[in-house]
Amino acid sequence: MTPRQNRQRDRAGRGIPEATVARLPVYLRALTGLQERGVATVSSEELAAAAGVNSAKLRKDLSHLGSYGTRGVGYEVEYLVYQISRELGLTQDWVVAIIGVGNLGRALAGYGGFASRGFRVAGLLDADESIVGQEIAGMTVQHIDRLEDIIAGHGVSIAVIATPAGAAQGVCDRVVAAGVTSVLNFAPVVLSVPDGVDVRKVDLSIELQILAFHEQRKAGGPDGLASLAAGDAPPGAKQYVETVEA
Amino acid sequence: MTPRQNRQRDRAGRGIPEATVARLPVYLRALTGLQERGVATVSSEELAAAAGVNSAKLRKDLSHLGSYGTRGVGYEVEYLVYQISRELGLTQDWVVAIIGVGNLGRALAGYGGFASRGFRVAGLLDADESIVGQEIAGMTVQHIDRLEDIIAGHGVSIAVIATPAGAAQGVCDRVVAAGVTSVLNFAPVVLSVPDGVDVRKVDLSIELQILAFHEQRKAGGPDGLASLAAGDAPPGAKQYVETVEA
DNA sequence: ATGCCTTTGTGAATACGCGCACAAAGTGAC
DNA sequence: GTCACTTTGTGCGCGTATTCACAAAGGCAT
Repeated sequence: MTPRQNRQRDRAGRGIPEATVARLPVYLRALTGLQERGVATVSSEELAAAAGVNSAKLRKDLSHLGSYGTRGVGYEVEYLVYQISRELGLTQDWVVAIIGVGNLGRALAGYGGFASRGFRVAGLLDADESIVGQEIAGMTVQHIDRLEDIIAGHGVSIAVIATPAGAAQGVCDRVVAAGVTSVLNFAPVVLSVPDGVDVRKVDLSIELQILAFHEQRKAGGPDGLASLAAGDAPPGAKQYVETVEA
Repeated sequence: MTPRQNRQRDRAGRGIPEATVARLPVYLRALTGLQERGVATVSSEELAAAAGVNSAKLRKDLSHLGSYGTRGVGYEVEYLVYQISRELGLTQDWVVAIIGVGNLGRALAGYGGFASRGFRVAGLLDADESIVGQEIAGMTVQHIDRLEDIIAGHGVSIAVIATPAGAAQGVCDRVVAAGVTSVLNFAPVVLSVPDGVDVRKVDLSIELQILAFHEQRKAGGPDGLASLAAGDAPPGAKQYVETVEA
């Protein structure tokens, strides 16, 4: 962390911990749910339960935005929705392009959670000639050649990459060169980008693998029958595959 | 403490940090990539670069699995692939059911990353009569009424929930009652489950919101024109919306 | 106004994760 | 065998995150 960021840390609005930022959207969702049900105020205990976190953590998170609660009462739902939205930058629209219109790209194009949070999809792009021209979620798929035009023309600042793994880095380089400074990557590769560009990754199979790890643990862990034979074999022992399958 | 004692403690003691577990799939992917290119050994520096992490962190992560490297040489790719796979529980098959066959469910059903890692999809289920019976990714969509049959019949241990938000908790309760102990949730709700059941969440719009936060920061942060008027207004000030739009 | 009750905001303690830097361990040349 | 070189495995310090626990603050009844 730079000294500059450090200096601003005490003041609400800057220096919000990354862990807190990651939870704000969860709080926001819980709050909009309460709002729709006509709830006017909520205590940290109730909101924390709805968001699935510890109430002290919730209060500390919110305290980073400022003192928006009333002791003895709780938080005003509508006001908190506004403050969190503002902090997250959702009081303005963000223009998004989706590159790669396979199964996942289609799902993303039709995903309601984007539009409802101020994310406007400016274009769907693909390299496959048989997909270009198709109408998906009310939009016509455009050829990847038009990438730079669309980014510049619509002021796209966030690119969603849903291409095959092999194409992702190339696409990423192009969108960054065209001025995009935030990338949401669904392709199973590690993207490298210059400083100043943010990348977030969503990998469906990684989440499943983490679940498998814990699932295995519940069932007795990896040190079962197999590892007695193979687990402590020294590096260079080539027969481990056969051993575990024997 | 000797390295050997240390290894026994970690391997026997389930001491693998959650942060490490979350990175193992990334290492595994990088390693299989190297394997396909015929690379036999790799140094922590090279592998770390491929995985996008610090090399010391990589070495520490791998040390939790045991001492599988050779000083002065590096790690044997094939052996490491096997050890990580074993630790993650990927040397056995996991049976998965996908509930909710909307856009996202379809994308998941066709996602290659599942099958290639030992995750077998035993069924696609939906409540919508017009979807039931459709053929998707080589499977016939079944009615949600058959949920319990399918879970018991195929030994499903992991459920993937891709339903609308409103249906997710109900589906979750049913799959848990039917014996599922791991849930991957794509619905934008916080699921509550009994102890012993793991839930992981993937939320597409949360990732975008986090990007928006950083994007806004690059552009000057939320403390711009608006917040000078409204940002520090006390709770109870009702005119904040008008203020920010004025 | 006073006192009781509720709930926030936060200091303090603890746990966790990260990365530097280096000793230990292994390889290969001669 | 010995020496130079490479790379692992990890001790250590530092910063961040989480949780507890409580004083301070506000509401409300009387």
